[in-house]
Amino acid sequence: MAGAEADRGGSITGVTDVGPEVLGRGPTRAGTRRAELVAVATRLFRERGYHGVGMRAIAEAAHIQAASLYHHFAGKEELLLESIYVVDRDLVVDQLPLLEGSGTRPERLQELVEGHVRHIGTNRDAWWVAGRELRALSPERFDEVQVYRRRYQHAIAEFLAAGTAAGEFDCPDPRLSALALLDMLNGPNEWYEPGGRLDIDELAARYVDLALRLVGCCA
Amino acid sequence: MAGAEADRGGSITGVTDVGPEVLGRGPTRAGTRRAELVAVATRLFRERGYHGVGMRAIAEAAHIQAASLYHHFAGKEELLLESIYVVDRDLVVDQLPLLEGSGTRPERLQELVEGHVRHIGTNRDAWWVAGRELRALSPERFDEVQVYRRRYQHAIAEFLAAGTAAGEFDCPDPRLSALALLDMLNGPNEWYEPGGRLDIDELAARYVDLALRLVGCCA
DNA sequence: GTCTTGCCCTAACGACTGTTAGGGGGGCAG
DNA sequence: CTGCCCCCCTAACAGTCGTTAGGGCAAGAC
Repeated sequence: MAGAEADRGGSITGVTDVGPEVLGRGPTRAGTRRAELVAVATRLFRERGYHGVGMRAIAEAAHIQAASLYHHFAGKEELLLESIYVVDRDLVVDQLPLLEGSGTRPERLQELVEGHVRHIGTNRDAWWVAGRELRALSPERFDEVQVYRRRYQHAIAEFLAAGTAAGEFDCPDPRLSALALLDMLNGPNEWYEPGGRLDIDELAARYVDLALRLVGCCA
Repeated sequence: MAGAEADRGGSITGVTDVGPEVLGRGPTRAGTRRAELVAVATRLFRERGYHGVGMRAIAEAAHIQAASLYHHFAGKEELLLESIYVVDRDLVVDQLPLLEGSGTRPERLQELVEGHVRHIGTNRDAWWVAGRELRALSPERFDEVQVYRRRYQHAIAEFLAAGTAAGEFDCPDPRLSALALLDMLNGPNEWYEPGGRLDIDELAARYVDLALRLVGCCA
């Protein structure tokens, strides 16, 4: 907090670790600063949990004061919602259409699994927060996000059911298979770290294999 | 497992009211009250998260004052550790030996999966807390628990590797298969609720099937 | 009787919580 | 120059956090 004094004298507008490329120059496009702050908050939420991080901690990580956050967000919960939303929206918007695409069902499932695993790999903080801090949202916000989640899950269940009827899969209980598949796919969210034994593409490839086994596709 | 709960005279899991009827009576066996308080805390941790629950809230749910908790526990973290410990200890103590038992490897895996799923079903609060609030522990406590977790995971990985070498399984990457299997098995922890579409025994049976598929056992 | 043990109480500590009120300064448009 | 907008500031609000100090009441041991 001695840093607050120092900042005042010199570089109010200038030097932060946050988005250096954007901040140095003149007025940025509206929403940029907001996105930077969300990224900072997301990282902290991941490290310490929503209730474990205070507004002052978020502000400090962004090199501003806590009160300044309220010029960008209505409150703490808005930061959380913004952290979570990207993940669930991307799943429904980018991933789900893959199931309706061309190719055999195993091929389409392969694309879904690859995209899913890669999305986890490139949005680790947000995924972690989305997976564990949902309950911290108010009931209305909670339901709002839950709608996306259920849609994704149900679409996969129906996809597996259709594939089973067509003889491409073997899922006696498609709803349960969808749950098990999703739980498996979301697993790397807990333990994957870049620079580990497998890079994200290898991981995605192996998960495609595991997923196909799970749904009874012996191709 | 259910037997272990029954002979404790109280409600280890779930049942809410640890109430006046216990207070009025004579002295209970040492450690009993402690276990009751842990159960209350575990349930609240599950509902609102570790940082989302205060000592006063735990105390209120147990119909005592916050300060009274400190006659049973050194601090809040001790309550969390106690909530988590049961799960990880049971896994290593009760589940792991199943892999060394008699029978073919697929049979042994079946026993492990059944036991795992059923343990989740009968200790839902503790599992939820153990899965999500680990990071709230101090580093030393965290490592202490993590040792159990890694031992379980590594034992399964080696079991899958041995089974693959013996031609009973087909796991080209046993370590990854173990992770994926565990993530799938832990999934019900997030969504299983008693009284749902499947009871716990049906769920365990279906997960045995899914697990065998995952490890490439076509038996 | 006294002493101990187990369980609980009231009251308070300092630190921290999310949030608000109100002010200021820099960059750009006119 | 003035006026506007964006971003940030200091200071403070009321409330909650985990924790501690110190005392009381009932039951069993001696």
